[in-house]
Amino acid sequence: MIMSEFTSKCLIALLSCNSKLIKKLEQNLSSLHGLGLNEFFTLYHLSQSPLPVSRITLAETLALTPSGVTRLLIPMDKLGYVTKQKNQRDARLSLIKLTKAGKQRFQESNITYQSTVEELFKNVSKKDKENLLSIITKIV
Amino acid sequence: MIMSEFTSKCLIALLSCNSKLIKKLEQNLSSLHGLGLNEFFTLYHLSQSPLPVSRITLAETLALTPSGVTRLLIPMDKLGYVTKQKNQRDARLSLIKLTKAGKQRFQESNITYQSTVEELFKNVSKKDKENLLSIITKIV
DNA sequence: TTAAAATTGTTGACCAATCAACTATATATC
DNA sequence: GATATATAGTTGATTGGTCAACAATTTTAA
Repeated sequence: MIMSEFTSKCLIALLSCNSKLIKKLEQNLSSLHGLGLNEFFTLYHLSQSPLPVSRITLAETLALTPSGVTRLLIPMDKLGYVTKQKNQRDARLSLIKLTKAGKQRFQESNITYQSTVEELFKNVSKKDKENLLSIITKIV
Repeated sequence: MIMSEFTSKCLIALLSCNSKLIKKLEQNLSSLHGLGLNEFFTLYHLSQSPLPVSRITLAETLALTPSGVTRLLIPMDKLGYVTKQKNQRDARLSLIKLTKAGKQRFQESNITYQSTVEELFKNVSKKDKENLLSIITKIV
């Protein structure tokens, strides 16, 4: 097998693995908590950030466009999980913060998330995970 | 760090890596050949299959729903890259085959694909790729 | 054999995200 | 200080896909 075929095989394996991961996570989070994957990750990242987060930052974190973030946040705002907050220094910024209800929602759904992730990686050793992380960082 | 946090870190790294890969491939294939990623992979898989392929099979290969495949193929059919073909044994089947134009289109775009993949994996050694493949197969 | 269940594929309605164009604000340059 | 450029965020139109319901056909089982 020539090299590029092998590389392509890796890539396709990665893509296929990924869609399995996404589908499983989405299924569990959606059925048990009514959350989309990006909705959950919004809660996740906001809960890990000590300060309110700008939409641009969140867009980068979630690998979405700013416009995607605007639309993602509309229902989350309506349901009262996040609030906007203006910045005095820079009036363009619309910072996002978890509400109490949002934190609660995160804590509930995080249990499902963590156990799903453990289940998905149950056959992967600690050493393998370390290797995986190191290899992934080498991919541009 | 507790274990599940580390596993979650792996997962998030995987997801983020994946969207970078997809975006780069999509960008190159689209700008140079006007092909979406799944359009390209359709050409790719069909070109590797000696026999015409059913829509269900293609759906599994591409990690799409059958309905997604139906819609994906509409423009590809209009542009003359693929043709339908009925199966005598099973009249439900609508088998898909590359046309000559489709093969041509694949060969052109495959050059871009292969070089993009090599570029993306340029920092990843053969050994790393083998490891990566083996780890990925352990993920459920 | 015939009725029930399963499989293949399409369609209408919808959803999540993109892109391009835009507004508002901030920063850099002259 | 005025003007040009860059940045943050939103909106309308569009895309690429899902889901649920369906028709057509095949397979299974009574």
